[in-house]
Amino acid sequence: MKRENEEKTVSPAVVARLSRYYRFLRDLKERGVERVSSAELARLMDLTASQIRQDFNCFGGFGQQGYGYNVEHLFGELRKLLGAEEGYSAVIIGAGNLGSALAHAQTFVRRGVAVSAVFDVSRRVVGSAMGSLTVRHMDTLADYYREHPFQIAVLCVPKDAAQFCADTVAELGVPAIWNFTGIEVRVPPRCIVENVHLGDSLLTLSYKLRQRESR
Amino acid sequence: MKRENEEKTVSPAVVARLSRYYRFLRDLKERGVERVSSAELARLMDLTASQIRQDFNCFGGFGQQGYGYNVEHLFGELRKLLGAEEGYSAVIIGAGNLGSALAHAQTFVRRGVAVSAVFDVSRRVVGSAMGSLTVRHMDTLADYYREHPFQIAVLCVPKDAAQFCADTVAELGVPAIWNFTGIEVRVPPRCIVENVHLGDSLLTLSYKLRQRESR
DNA sequence: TAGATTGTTAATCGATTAACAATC
DNA sequence: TAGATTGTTAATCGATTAACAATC
Repeated sequence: MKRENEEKTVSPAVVARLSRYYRFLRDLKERGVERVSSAELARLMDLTASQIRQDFNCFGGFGQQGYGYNVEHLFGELRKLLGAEEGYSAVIIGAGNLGSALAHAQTFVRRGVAVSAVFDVSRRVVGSAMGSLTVRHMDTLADYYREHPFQIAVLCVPKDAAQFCADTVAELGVPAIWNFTGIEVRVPPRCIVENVHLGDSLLTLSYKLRQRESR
Repeated sequence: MKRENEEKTVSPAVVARLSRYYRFLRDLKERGVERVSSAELARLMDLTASQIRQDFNCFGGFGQQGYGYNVEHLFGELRKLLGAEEGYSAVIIGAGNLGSALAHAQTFVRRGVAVSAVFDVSRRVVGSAMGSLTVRHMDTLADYYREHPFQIAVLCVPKDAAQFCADTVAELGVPAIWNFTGIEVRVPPRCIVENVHLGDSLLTLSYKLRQRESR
């Protein structure tokens, strides 16, 4: 462990791999594995050992020469690094099928994010239960935010409401949007957006399928 | 348009951008825009004009000097290229919240993929309606596949059933898996897997949020 | 100590950008 | 024809891999 105050910015390529490392390390930990070498992890994750060491060293190095990486320690460091210990809070906007699926999923809890509320505009769903939460009306979002500030707005609304919701949320000062709407919302740079474009993913699969066939 | 028989393999970086181009072109088309230059598209998509031209030229070039790209034509070419005209068929495996959300979504239809069936193992849901489909028992999957071969198995089962389902599907000869299970299933190389790791996406957002805060 | 494996620097590879000739 | 904008080659940049000295 050489540098601890690693404020040099980490390359996007590395950032994109971080969550995957987290997932594999969690797995190893759950399976009771105590230590892992970059070579073993590389085999497991289909990467090169060199890349793994290079990646971890962006953060000062989590390993020990001649030993490798302690799974529990490395996992803990990744967890901190990724913000899973920050106790972030999220609300789901749009209580349709997808919003409902997300509200019920373990996705959040396992990563230290608490879903504190669900919002919608439809009279049909406002007031109804979704898991342990009651769906609130969108009009009460601003008040809610002031009383219970949250960090992540999960956008699960129809396309035509997406930009409006993003504007609303960004104006309140919510720092991050997890965007499932399938369109790319425009927000001021202080608001971070992470897109999940399911359609893009499906089409990429379709492309690969077609390539495979035409050979 | 220089080369038409472009069998040189396209770089992964380009492939990853293709669906996004498709989305923006569809948008332009729906808004009635007739032509677009690489410079305009670059501004719209936050890329460089150079990159866009480079990307399209992997496939032989879709534009015309002095004019730019005809939106309708470019969209059509992308559509073909991405396989949206192939009439692929998919089944959803796992009729929980996420499977149900996907079954109801327009995601498939808009990309030329038809969802032909939904499968589950739970007696509670088998036989019930999901949209216009009736949930079938997993035991009938093999028979179904033989009668109505499909190209894409959408895995929406719990983690502990994921590898088993992947094995089943791969053994049948299904050429592609769209994997929402959050674990990385092992399948023979003839089976293409496209992963949607929602948890990874959330955690990446969490990371960025934390970085933003500590500045 | 010797063996193992990291941290780190240097070399290679691939992807992006810049530049400009071709051409509509 | 002149102006615009592509297609394409060359230059730059960034990311990955290889190699090895540091060190547990």
